[in-house]
Amino acid sequence: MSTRVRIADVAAAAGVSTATVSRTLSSPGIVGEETRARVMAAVAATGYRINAAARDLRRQQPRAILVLAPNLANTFFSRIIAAIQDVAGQAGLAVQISDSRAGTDMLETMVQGGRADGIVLLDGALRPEMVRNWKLPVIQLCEWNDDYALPGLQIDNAAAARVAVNHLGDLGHTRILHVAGPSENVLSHARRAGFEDAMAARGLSPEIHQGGFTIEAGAAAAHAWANIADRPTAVFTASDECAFGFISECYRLGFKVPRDVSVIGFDDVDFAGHFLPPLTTIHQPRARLGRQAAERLVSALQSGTPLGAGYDQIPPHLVIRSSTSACSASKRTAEQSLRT
Amino acid sequence: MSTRVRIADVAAAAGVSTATVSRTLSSPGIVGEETRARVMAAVAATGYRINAAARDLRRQQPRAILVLAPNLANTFFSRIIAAIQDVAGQAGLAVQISDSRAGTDMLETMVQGGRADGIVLLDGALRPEMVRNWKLPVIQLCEWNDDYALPGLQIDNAAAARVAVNHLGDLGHTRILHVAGPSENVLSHARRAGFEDAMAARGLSPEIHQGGFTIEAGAAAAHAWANIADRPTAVFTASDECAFGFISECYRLGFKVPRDVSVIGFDDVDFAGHFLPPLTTIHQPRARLGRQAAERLVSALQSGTPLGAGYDQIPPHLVIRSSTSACSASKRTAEQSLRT
DNA sequence: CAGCCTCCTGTAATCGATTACATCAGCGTC
DNA sequence: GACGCTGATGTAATCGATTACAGGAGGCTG
Repeated sequence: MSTRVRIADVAAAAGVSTATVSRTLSSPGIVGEETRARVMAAVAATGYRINAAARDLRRQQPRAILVLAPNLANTFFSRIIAAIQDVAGQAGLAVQISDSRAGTDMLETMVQGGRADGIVLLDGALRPEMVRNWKLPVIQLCEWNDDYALPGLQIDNAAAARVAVNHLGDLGHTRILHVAGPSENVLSHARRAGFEDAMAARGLSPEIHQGGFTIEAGAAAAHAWANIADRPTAVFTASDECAFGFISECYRLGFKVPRDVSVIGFDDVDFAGHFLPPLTTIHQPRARLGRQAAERLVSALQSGTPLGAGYDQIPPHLVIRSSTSACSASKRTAEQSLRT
Repeated sequence: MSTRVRIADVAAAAGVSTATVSRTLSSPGIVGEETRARVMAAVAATGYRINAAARDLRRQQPRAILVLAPNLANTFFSRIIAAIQDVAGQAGLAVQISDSRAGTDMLETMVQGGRADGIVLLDGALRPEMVRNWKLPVIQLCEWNDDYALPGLQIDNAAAARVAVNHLGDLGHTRILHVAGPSENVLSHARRAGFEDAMAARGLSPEIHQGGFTIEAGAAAAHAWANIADRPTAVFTASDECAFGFISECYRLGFKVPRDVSVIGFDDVDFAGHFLPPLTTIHQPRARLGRQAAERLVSALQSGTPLGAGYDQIPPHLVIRSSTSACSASKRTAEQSLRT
């Protein structure tokens, strides 16, 4: 808590001017070798740490990027953020992470307060008037919102849903239920649209249960599914969590996966491969998404050119594990399942 | 990207001095009512946002707290961080989240760069020389390290392990295996020590498998367990993730839980109650931990008094679900299990 | 009406680092 | 030796907000 060391203290200790210290630290090449050594020694001796506020104020450039995520609770974001940190770190930029739902005021202060040069936005549900008003370069990642009129990057969610349907169709399933995500979410819409397309293309009639991304939503969907007289033989859920909830509840109700119902998730979270049964799911290359978004933002920042417009879409990849299997022509009832 | 609005612009628009604008924004009570209205209108009209760097530099107080977590990948931290954000927000403090493993340099800049007033540290494995050198108030949360000589808050990990052992003991288990966490981790040590204590107190001999916190570690432990000739009938794992991995692998090897082995986890993550079987585990009150730590830090910051020393320990709470059951006197072998 | 107090507002110094510009030493060239 | 050039360093203005201090208007008291 002692008074902080200022650049002037280092300068005094090294017997040079503050300008020289500053130059030694930011562009070592232009100071004499001997001077540089003396300054470095003084820095070490005094334990000097640059004052970020002063530097940012003068430079008018905080050299940081801000990551806004709607819910840090979501395991999903962690790896993305790690990748962003990686790219940013290489470029000498700091990374700040903030909850995009922390309240408008706090958010505006973070964004407009001059603490960041650019933003990676993982939330598509903020007020468009607010987002459009931001004066910093922003890139949307994973989620998006056309009303923001911003560039973005995501996997091709609709195509992913089509791949899922085709996998199930190829296994012989004709009655496929989609447990859709929250109705207000863009990802839900895209996945649902892709599902409907693919079903139509195969001449099948889509069945949809309005669900959510959570375990609870999946469990509820399992009950709804179990109550259908002529039950669909396959389910495509809006997220892995939802699939976990669905499958767990199925077992509790006496059904088995994939024997009684095949299930495909979405995201390929860490746990998906270890679940019982290991979950067939759409893989989201989280490290790649984070890296690519960060690279695009960083290069725009460094070159001073604005970010291009439009969305980059990464083609989907289905990871086939054991929660899906061929549709058995002879269907068993739940009662039979229980007996085994 | 247009030139940012400065306080002088607002002052000009409102026909007052910059001092008045500043006062209107920070202590509205001391400016005249009419003036205040004019200033507020000008602020709205110009879209003025305070420049954080300038304010911080002048105030010598960023009004922010920094949360350092070793791995944002861990779902575990999310709820803690949300609680911290809540408390901090009420006190008018911003919250910054950073990866404590992002690299020494970046870390030092975050910590010593004057961007934060205080720190919540969720990592006990940083270099003590570095941490001890920090000039800000720091409170350790969940993990801790005696070498830091800092105050902290955590659940009573040793007591928790004792509770787990006693629960299993009361169910009639006498052969209990502990799948310990990473050897270098404090939590692992405390839980292991509590395990050994409780076993000794019951006159049982502790069996320990050196594992880890991950799903993979749990799966590996399941193999090790299966290879023991006279298998323990109960397992206490170092984390829920580890328990999930253990149980999943058990099923894959043909064993059932809790029929063939009772399992207790640690943390009570969101998924624990939805797992198959629902997991008996030690509950960590994450919101409470976050809130309490933040409150202690914030009140120290506001009053200017240093944080007290010493650790606060929260008593453990065991959530009993279905992964534990009474030890069946007549043990079945894996072969028999497979047949059923 | 002088004197004083209160309430509000303006002036200007200040926080700490950066950097344009000035300065100076040393060297080579004509 | 005068001149110009290069490379290293110092001087001082600057970024934008805060706030100590000064000042002025208006009201109240004696």
